[in-house]
Amino acid sequence: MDSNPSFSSTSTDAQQTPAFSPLYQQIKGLILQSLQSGEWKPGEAIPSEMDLAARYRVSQGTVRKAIDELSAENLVVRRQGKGTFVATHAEQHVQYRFLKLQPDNGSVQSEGPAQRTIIDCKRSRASADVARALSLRSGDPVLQVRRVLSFANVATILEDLWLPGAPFKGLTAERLSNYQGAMYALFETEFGVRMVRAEERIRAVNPDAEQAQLLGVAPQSPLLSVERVAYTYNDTAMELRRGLYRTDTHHYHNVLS
Amino acid sequence: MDSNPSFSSTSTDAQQTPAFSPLYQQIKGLILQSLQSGEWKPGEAIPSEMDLAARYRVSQGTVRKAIDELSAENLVVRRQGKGTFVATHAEQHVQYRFLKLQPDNGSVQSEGPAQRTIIDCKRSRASADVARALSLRSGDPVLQVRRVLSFANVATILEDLWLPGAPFKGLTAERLSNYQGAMYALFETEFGVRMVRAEERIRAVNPDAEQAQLLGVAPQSPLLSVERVAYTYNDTAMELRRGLYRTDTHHYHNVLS
DNA sequence: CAGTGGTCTAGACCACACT
DNA sequence: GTGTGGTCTAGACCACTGC
Repeated sequence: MDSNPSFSSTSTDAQQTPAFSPLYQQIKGLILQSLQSGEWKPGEAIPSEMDLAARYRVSQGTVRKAIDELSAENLVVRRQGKGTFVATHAEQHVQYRFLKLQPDNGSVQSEGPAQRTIIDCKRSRASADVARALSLRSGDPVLQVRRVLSFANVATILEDLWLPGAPFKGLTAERLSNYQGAMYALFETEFGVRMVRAEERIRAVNPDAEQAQLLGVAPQSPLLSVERVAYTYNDTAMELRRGLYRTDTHHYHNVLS
Repeated sequence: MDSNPSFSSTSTDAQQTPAFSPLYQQIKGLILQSLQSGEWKPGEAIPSEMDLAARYRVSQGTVRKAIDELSAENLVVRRQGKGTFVATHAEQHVQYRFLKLQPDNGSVQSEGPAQRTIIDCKRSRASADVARALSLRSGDPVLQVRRVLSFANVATILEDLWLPGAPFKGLTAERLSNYQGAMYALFETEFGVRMVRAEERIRAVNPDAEQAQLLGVAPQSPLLSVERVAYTYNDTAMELRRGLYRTDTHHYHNVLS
């Protein structure tokens, strides 16, 4: 092919995307759309690089670069010889993908799975700060959950969650309790909501009386306050989570680079 | 070229590296060696992709993939039209690359630079835990620094640092005080030590009397304890830093993906 | 203008997984 | 063996920087 139209802004079949950008970015956007729309579900394989190249009328190398970026963002997982798969929270080895609390001694594995106890699960109305975090309006319906995570029978994490009411219609304490595995896996399979990215703000605080009682610590114990906002595709906030972590036997682990 | 030797384990000029690995990984290793040895200094440009391709007798694309990874690890910075540069801490816009504490309201910029106060700077001997963190032996000489960082004239961070004695011979409180800019920039320019990666363990604690006094807080105030180990190339630990952060007006910000 | 990184293509071959 | 992702090459052209 000697007349190569390449990546002018009106070149190939592959530009529904508005602004000018490299071809592989446009392809990335198209793949992203298919991920959002649910054309390929979490855990499933997406079409092979050759297939996608044919579909978008570009070379395999261009598709490859698009998928490289999606893979770097953990939206997709490549497996040599098998294919490329939509990332999911429902896998053993990525179980607590967003939980950075680790035991001081021993690995996450040796500690075994957490025991989950649902304390409360009710529908309510978004307060001003919850609404802001979730891009809702004050008073919009939200689902509110409180639970405790224990390791080796020691209550270690107390979490309050707020979920927008609409996408999580039908979520009950019972369904939460019955579900084995990470909460985000349930969100995927039952509600089609896939958490893709999150931000955390961490502070040191003292618990109030109720919080202290639930965690079994003295009221003046210093605890880690971890406020997380989790996002789906499009950077749409889909969960606000306020956690209180005991850090006498665990620590929040972070890697900087 | 139809007889392409490609990446067998004894193929091109580019395999001093022992084990089998893709060619671009071998190239990456060679570039890494040159970075370590100081052949190219922080802030300087490394040779162009074409030059490196010629030097290692591989194609430009292979060098490109090697540099892509180094760039993703923040060891090197690409600038279109200009070249590829060795990453450095001595730049305005990457000033506090490893400091994740942010003001609750307003940006890091609007807050202005931190005021630094050296409280103490002395030579001492590594205790058992310091030695373990820095891969030294107990009793080995270390340099110990204590300082306070203030924002808007409010003492916010109290830091204790331990540095291995040998690489930092000649570091004094005076040189620390006189230096404008990030501490890691001084380490680079004065001692040739380039911090490349770090790990942090975060806990909630109460300060002791002296710590509380230095930060101007009550003794029972909850504070963030941030223990950082910073590494040079080769994953060699070169600094242990224990920070106490006030989180009444700031928070530790982390992005998960 | 020349030099740099950035994008795109086409084709070859390697490593791995399944059947 | 067939099909997948992974590596490597060679050559073309684009976009940015600075002389």
